[in-house]
Amino acid sequence: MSESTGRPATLQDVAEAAGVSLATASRAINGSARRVKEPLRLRVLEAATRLNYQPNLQAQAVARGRTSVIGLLVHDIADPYFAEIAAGVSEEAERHGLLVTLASTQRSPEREILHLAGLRAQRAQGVIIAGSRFDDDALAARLAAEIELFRGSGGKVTLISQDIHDADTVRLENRAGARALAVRLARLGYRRFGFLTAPRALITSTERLEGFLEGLEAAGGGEVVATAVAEFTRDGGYDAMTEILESGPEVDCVVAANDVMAVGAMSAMRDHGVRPADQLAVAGFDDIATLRDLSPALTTVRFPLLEVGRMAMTMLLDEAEGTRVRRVRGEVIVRETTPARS
Amino acid sequence: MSESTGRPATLQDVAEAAGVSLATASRAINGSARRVKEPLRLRVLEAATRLNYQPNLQAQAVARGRTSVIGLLVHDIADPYFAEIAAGVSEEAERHGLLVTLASTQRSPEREILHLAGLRAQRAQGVIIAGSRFDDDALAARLAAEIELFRGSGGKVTLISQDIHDADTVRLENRAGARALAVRLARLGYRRFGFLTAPRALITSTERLEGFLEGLEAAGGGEVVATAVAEFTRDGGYDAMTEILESGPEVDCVVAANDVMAVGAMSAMRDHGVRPADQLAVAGFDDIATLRDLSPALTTVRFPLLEVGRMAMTMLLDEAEGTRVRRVRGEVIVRETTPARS
DNA sequence: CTGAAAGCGCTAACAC
DNA sequence: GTGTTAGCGCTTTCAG
Repeated sequence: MSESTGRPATLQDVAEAAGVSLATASRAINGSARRVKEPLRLRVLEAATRLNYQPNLQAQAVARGRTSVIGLLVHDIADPYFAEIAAGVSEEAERHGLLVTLASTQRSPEREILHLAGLRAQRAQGVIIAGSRFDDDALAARLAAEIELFRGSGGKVTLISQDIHDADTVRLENRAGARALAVRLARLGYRRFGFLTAPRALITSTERLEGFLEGLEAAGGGEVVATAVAEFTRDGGYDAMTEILESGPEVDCVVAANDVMAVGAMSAMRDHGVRPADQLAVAGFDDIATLRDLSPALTTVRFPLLEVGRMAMTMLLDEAEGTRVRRVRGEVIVRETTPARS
Repeated sequence: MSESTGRPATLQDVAEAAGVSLATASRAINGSARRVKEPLRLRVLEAATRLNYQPNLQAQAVARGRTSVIGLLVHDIADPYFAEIAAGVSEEAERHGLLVTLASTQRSPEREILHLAGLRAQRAQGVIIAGSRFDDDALAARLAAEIELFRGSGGKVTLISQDIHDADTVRLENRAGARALAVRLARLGYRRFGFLTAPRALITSTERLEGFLEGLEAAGGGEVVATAVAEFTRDGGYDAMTEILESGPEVDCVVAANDVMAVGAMSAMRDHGVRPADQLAVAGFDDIATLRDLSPALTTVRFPLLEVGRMAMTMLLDEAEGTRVRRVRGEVIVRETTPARS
């Protein structure tokens, strides 16, 4: 089938097999500035395939002084929000021949910083940090410092979340989206809202709550009469909803800070004999693809996550000067869980 | 805050700052066989933190001859099936200080092979290939060859799917799970089944169909009166279901080859005025976490995907001789979409 | 226990 | 055009 020496073929092996110098082999295989004459080039290429040669990327990296890996930091890859972003990133990375190193921080800001240092060690060309920033100045300062170090080692950083760091960011307009949702729900006739949020530390959740409050004010009607705080997950949504159902005031619509929480909330409602939509309206944020088939269908504020992932990757690769912020609007999508109130 | 030379600090810099040799610095920082006396060691470590030193992983890799990256190949990271597996893998990788390079093949077996070659170029320590194998001997042979090359370059391979390759594999017992599901559904009183599958090329889907047929036979009642083939995705489920609804024979239960397809199927049913569970039973496979809150709740064959991801990673790290196959059973979970027939 | 020096596989001057 | 050679940043003999 092919030669097998027990160790991967090196460029040296290829050069010898083709009867040329190391340099020529190198030039032939990845076309440097200098060109290699056709016959030689073919001989080298032929030897390379015959030996199943694959360039040692690590060696190339140290010789060239830069790698072709980019890092992707997410809170939790099992969360469809991040999985969709990751799909966009990885798709775009592939188009550019880049490898993506994935790190899931388990929602810990400390780990986020640690992983960023790890990516610096890997001399990643760039890193995309996805997920809500944390409302904690000390933490933010430490991340900022690590970002600075990452840059110092030649890497680029792009954030997907809030533009609170001096770095390119794809900023999701949570506040505006929430505002629009509030206006829309008020217009549908809802007045007494319950709001399920993640702990204040997660800025995304806070932005959504605040935007919602602003929206209600603008609409001149309706108020949030209950707020429940829990994890930014399905279980968190379940718990928060349970709290409101069991000890909160009467509400006619519940808004969760994201779709995943909304789904948990709907389950809690059912477990308490409350039918979503019919007896209590529900809305969320994100428009997670796998949840578009819920029944009753969930009203939500859609963010194009796949596209967001692609955008982040594109910004990362773009060598523009100065830090840019690319705003992504949320689109309110009214579905069955928020029927017009008679 | 700290020195800044405009380029990342090298071990050489650290050594000089600490007034020791390169070798000593190296030994102090990652404790080689030889130990360094405490005072020196501390001086080096202090210098390292002061300079914000991060070892150049690429350089270490070429010097040591091995990297600390492992590759993860999935069909589509946006699919919750793979996202959950990825979460398990990444969690376990982190525990071992390994970096994971993620590649999404977009369900293309060709790309799977290409990416595997890429991971060989990266000299990944190992690779986990997740996702159904393809029913195509030529393709399988090419993958096998590439696996062999990957091994030849010192890497380990673990598959998550069918054990058709000579490599460690976490094998999902699709057939047995499907059999059990069939028996259970027959016992619930269902007789005329529709089955939604992915194209035959995807072995997982085929195994589930065949197992289901076997189960019906064993149960001595019921038959699959309609089979519809479509993509192994939500949209595929929608399309396949539509086909059966519009031109298929009457069925009393529809089984989809996975939960994601089942969800699409339920949407198709609703769009045709058919209420899932009440008018037509539905079941799937996998027990995707985000879909556990569907209403009516979906009957499914549960596979512990997070755990499967962890297992694959553990096998990859385990230096046992010979190739091992770890079987993972599916557990039938009857929920609301398959009520007992009166 | 510490230092000097020879690689690891590759790229990029620098010569011819 | 092609070959020689000096690094890239690190590990690991081999001396002392």
